[in-house]
Amino acid sequence: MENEGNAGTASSSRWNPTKDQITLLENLYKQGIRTPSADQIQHITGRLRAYGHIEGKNVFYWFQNHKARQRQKQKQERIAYFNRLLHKTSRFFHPPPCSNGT
Amino acid sequence: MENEGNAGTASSSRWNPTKDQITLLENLYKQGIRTPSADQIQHITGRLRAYGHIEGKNVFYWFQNHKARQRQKQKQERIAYFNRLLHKTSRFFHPPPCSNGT
DNA sequence: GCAAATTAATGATTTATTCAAG
DNA sequence: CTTGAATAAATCATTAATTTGC
Repeated sequence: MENEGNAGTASSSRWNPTKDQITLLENLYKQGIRTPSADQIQHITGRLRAYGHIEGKNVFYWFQNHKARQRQKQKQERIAYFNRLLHKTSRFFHPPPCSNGT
Repeated sequence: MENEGNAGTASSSRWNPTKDQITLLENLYKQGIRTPSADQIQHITGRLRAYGHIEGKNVFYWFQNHKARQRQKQKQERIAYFNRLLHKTSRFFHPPPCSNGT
């Protein structure tokens, strides 16, 4: 169901980004933009408007959400990684017998 | 990342706080503690020791570092804020007047 | 194939922190 | 000590994916 965002149809209660819009936003994010300043938001919004109706606050929200959720994802990945590591470690790592002689 | 600090494994040269330890420390920080006195440090260290090996100096360093880093963070936010004000092009949206949405 | 029902994503709001200015 | 300003965390709400029964 490839919705074109509400670019043309324009009857939705919330902004629904186009694939092109998402692509551009993700590229900016990859380039290091995380909390764009007001003028950056204006500029980005202007570029995204070529693909459909959009407001500055949508860009603002997108970066907020994307940053937060990327962080959540990374956190989960780190937890899973360490859990795996710990489980394996229990097989490899035998505590040295503390050779207290006899 | 469920590292147990070096609570049990004790194979690291530097203190690595447990999640529980961090939680307790951050709660103390939220309660207003910034530069704990020697007595406070001793008390806190005693409570943290329940989760693993720790010394008073670790607590001391933690508060110093945490305070400094929170300041750095706020400073960066402050700079972003000034940039925003200077350009003043913002007005993405009106601050939501505490409208209740349930 | 197709909708109704259900689940997953994600846009939008609200809440709780922070430092520091007044 | 109180308040201003800006989030980031937590939550709410709506949309898209998908599953399911026919």
